[in-house]
Amino acid sequence: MAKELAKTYDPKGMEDRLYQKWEEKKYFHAEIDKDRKPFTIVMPPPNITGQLHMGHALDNTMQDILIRFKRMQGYNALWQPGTDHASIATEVKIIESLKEQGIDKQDLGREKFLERAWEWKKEYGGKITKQLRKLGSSCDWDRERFTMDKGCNAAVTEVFCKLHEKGLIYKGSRIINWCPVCNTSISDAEVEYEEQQGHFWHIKYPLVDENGQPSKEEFLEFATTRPETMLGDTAVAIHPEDERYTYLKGRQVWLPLINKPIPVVEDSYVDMEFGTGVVKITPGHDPNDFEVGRRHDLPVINIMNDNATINQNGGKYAGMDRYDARKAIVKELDEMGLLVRIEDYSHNVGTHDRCKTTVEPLVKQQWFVKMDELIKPAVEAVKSGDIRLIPERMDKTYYNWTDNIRDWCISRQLWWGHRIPAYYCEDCGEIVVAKEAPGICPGCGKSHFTQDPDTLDTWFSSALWPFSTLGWPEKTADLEYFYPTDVLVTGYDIIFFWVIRMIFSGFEQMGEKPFHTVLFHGLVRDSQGRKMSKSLGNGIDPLEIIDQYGADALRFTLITGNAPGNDMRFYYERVEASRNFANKIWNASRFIMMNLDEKPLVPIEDAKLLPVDKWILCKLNRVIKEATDNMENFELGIAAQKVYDFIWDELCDWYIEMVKPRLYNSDDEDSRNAALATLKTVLVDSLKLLHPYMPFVTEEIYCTLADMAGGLDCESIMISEWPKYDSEREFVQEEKEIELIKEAVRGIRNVKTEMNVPPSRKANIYIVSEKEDVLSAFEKGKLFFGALAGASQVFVQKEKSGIDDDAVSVMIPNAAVYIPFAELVDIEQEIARLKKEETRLTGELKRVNGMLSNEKFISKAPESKIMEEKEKLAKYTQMMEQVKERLNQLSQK
RNA sequence: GGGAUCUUAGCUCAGCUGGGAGAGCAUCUGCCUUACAAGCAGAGGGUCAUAGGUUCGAGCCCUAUAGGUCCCACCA
Repeated sequence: MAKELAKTYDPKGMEDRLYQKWEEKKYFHAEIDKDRKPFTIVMPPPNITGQLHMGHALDNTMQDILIRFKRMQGYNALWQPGTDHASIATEVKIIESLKEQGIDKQDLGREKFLERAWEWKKEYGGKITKQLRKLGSSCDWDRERFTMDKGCNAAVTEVFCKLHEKGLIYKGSRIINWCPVCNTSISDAEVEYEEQQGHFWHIKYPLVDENGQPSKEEFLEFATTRPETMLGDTAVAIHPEDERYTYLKGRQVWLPLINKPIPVVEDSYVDMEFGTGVVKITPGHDPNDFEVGRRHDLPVINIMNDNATINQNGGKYAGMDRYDARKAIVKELDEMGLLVRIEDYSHNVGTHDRCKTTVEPLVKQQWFVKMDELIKPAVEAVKSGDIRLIPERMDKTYYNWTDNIRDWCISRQLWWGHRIPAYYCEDCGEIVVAKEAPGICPGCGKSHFTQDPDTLDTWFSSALWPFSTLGWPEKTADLEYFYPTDVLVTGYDIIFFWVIRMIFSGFEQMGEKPFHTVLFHGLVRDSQGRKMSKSLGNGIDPLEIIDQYGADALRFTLITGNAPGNDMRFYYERVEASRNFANKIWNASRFIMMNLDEKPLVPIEDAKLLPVDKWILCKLNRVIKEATDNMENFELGIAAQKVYDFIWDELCDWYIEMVKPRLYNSDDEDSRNAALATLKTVLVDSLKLLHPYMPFVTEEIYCTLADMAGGLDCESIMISEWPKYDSEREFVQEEKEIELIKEAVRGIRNVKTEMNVPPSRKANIYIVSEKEDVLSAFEKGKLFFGALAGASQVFVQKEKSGIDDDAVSVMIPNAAVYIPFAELVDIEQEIARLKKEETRLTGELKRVNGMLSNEKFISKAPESKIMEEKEKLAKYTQMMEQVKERLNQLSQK
């Protein structure tokens, strides 16, 4: 029957037990239910190679909060989970592990390699989903998907074929970024620029003389950071308006080492101000030069092999690594007298974000997605507000990319991934793009086809995630019901990789946006503000934190004290504070349960509520409204902070303390029952408000409470009803009364510590006011002062008579509190205290009077603001009178 | 080069559409008051980066400056 809570909060064991229960009860599972509105989130699929890190923890906590919140609000909440095959990241890892076994990828062969990869996926793919469970993620595991499963593959093939048919996917020779270590092309988004110390080699090429021979007198000087690419130079360029070089128009220069003439071209790409105003043009190995080359019909010469060694086109340098070749070439130019000087130079070098290798721009046949048309509806959706990015400033980042978009290179020279559905006829070279291998070649009628060996960029399949997971390309009922999804939660760092690509894919394939809101979060950094990284060894493992403090504490830490889209620092102290909060709730609940009887509670509706009960219910009501509003607006941290403040400050520090005497006194049944009914109501609603943030501790308490008192509406808090604002609970009058009492209590405590009165020392308290309603409020609240302010007897009266002149006084609005401490009071000190108060009030009055005597303020400020200030004026004036009167009295002594 | 963002208490950060500066931690003082020492009661501590401007009123809006962080571009 009645369980009891342990003495201290200990998340260990509890969390796993509860999660298992939830999963068994299928609380996470969503089925189509036409009577309810769906609320859908697709989980950004973590890599199968991945370990849960703080980024995942934050990302998934945010999603879980939203999903649990909406589920409790009565939505049919679906959180669609899954994992990503992460083509290149996984392939690299598998190659590494093969290497350790002394196996080479090429020797193994494609088929065997893929077998290994799938085994690998089987072994490690489930690891991260287990870790997500530790966090408390309430996603629908029955629907777990993988970006390379059958359905996703069907979606990928469908999209590829459709886009190809529309001419939006094409194969072409373009300059792409090549990673010589991973041996594949990569997209622009995968290139990371890194500042490196390098050199600037100033070189000169001889001009070609009338005889077509290199001149011995005339040279053209320029500088380069990559001398080895000269092997592929096909021109030098000058600016068409550069008067220094008019004489060069139509002439040629001699390319040394290769020994051939190349033309001088004019192109406005050249910056006359920079260097000598002459640029060597290597269309095969520089994106800008490639463009210049296209404009001037220059030949493109590839001088490198895929592993970044020089190829046949490099003549005698063939076979050398690109950096060795650089040294050799510089040396030789020097010997020929063509090296002018070497300068230290720091410049940005493109590296591959996965392996940090310097990428090599190369011209290759690759598959591209044509972006200019596809991107239009995606831009429009954000512009029109059809899709909302939070925080709003992300709009600009978004447009920054869409405005400068280039075609997307989607083919990768990898094995692990979706293979490109393009087939080449071995007989006539015809290319067929189709879902299945074609039988007969439309070109030659024969049937010898080989499939394109390349696979697709991993983001190609992720881009389809919001609808592929719901069954597309089939027209499923799930798709009909759950699409478009509602919110996407992700880090701002993958806005280009993923968010934009999902949006345009959604419009193109579904004709509709994939979600209406994108909620961005920042990075979780270490306590010094550094990125957590393996190489620095400063990563904090969320699982260790969970083990030590519990998932609830981790979740609460990650979500509070941080605004959307901002990075945050991770502090153990903050986790500890969150854990302490869980402990606080635990103990408050324990206290309440200790006081519950076997018999059922009086329902709150029937309870004879006292002002203090109404006060806390009014406060609760307000926090329900505000926290709900904040959560609707995705201000998750603010909502959590408000619930925290309510539970700790109002409920624990005030209400529970104020209500204790009533609980311990069983003579007044009605009063006791009202207190218990209020406590239970406030506790249950607080737990519910907190549940999305701290699912475990709230569930544990909720279930224990259900067992004891009965009458709870649900077997689990996670499927219970979200608290609603109740206009019947606007107890404004009672709120004012209790706030006044709190003020008096605070004042008394304050004076007592200031005067070094031990808290244990009891004293009589006189409360004097001229106002009937104030007197009545204190009369009703008399008994609070015993427990809260160490009062032995409390006198509430209209006249000051009977109060010892040596009493200490506390002035609050419309009332004065006197505490006779005869032997303790130092009159001088008391006067000093009152003078200080007088000074403070003088300042306040000056400010208020200043405002109210300002004609412009009176004429322009809103009426409510003026009223507010007038009320303050009255309040301070009255308090000032009290202070002055008391000062007068004391100085007469 | 373009853009974003930050500068608020000793530290880390909140502060929603402009209306008397907040939290956590840290510091100091006093308390084992039977829910909680992972606690209770109190205290100290801020010209909200700087300079102008708009406004009756600015931490919040505008402009400039300084410093930090990030993203994009990649001038060879």
